[in-house]
Amino acid sequence: MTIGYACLTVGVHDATFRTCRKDRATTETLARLIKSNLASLNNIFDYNIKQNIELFRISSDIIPFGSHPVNPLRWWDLFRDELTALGEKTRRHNMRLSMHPGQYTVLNSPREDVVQRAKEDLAYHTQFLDALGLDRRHKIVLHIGGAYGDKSAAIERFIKNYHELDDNIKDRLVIENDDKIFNIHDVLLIGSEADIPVIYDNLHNQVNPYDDRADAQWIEEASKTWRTKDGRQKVHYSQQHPDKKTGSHSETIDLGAFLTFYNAFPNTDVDIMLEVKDKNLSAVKCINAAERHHIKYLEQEWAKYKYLVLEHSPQNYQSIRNLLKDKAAYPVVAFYQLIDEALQTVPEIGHIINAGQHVWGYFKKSCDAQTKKRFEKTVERVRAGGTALPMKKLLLKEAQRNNEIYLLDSLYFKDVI
DNA sequence: CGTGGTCAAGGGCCG
DNA sequence: CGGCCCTTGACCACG
Repeated sequence: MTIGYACLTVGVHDATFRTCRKDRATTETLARLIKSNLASLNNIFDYNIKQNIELFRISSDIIPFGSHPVNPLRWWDLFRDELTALGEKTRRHNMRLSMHPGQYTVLNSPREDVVQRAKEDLAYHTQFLDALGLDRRHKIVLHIGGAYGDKSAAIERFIKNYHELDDNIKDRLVIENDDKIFNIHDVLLIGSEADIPVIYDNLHNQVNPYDDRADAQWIEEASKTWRTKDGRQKVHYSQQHPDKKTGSHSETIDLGAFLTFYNAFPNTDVDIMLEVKDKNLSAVKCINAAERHHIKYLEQEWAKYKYLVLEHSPQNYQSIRNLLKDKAAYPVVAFYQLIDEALQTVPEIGHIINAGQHVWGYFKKSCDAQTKKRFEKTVERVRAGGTALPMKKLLLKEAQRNNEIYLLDSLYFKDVI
């Protein structure tokens, strides 16, 4: 079993993905963006390896306009060295990758041109994973598409168009239930009919259910569509955002609900892809809750969270310090509950300044007078009700100048890196 | 220089 | 037919 996350990271340095607007896409610009994005992907891999996260979804934007004629680059040749190295790293560290074309890739459209573009888009995604030299356990996840007023005709069209795909695409393709049209029952029918592995998505099923069957039962059903050559069964897990509209992903994973979900299928070995706004942070959280039982993992987490928690809630900061005193215990749920609660709290101006001054303590002896003056100016801005970003940017710069690894890894800087 | 506002490839659905 | 889905990065205008 592995737990992973999708596409983007929080608090990881040099791990952003760049793109451009179509009207500005020259080959020079595109090549520069691809090079930068592959470097970011490499940094994300390094982070994942360090955190023992073995499941990751690569953003479709990794190659800007990867399946659009505006991008004529033979990127798989131009960046062969980088791609090969990324693939070797993936295999060496037993990572499993996937990709997930968006809602605009519609294989079952009645419009021939739309189907054609969908095929080209699937070919692009396949080519990317092929360029890394990865086997077919590394999947491409697709939704079924539209209904067009006749669901069974739409399903037939999906199956027909699926069979027209090249074998190397079909080997990677898996299908997922969606939140509006094709529920898990529909997708399982398609999967067993056309021999396509099925990903069960719990939130989509909650929003667009077939009947009242529990998650574990659908996971058991979906497991029958996975063959050995496809690798471990995969599922998607997410939670409803409390305030946003139905189907919106939560900010972070609530461990209580996650563990209830997780413990409901103790005998089924699955890979769980989390879909959640705080990305890698929830992946580490869930891995710590599901797989680990030593206080050192919570201490490692605390090193990253502490200044951010201090900024939001000095009370919770103290509570967590007390919680971690017993080195024989493993209070993982309580630990993250205190962190989540703190991060939901809007920070007071005094707490923002206090946390900033804690971090400033690393530099105040060694820095020059001008830096000190500038820091004090940013603090005054916060005190006057202004944003904390300039203060944090200055502190980050100082951390980089002094190469303070402990601080550079801190989530305190997650919004300014 | 920092920041706040607006736009962006793609297709389908709904009111 | 227009708005919405879903998002963050790019870009521009402004102080």
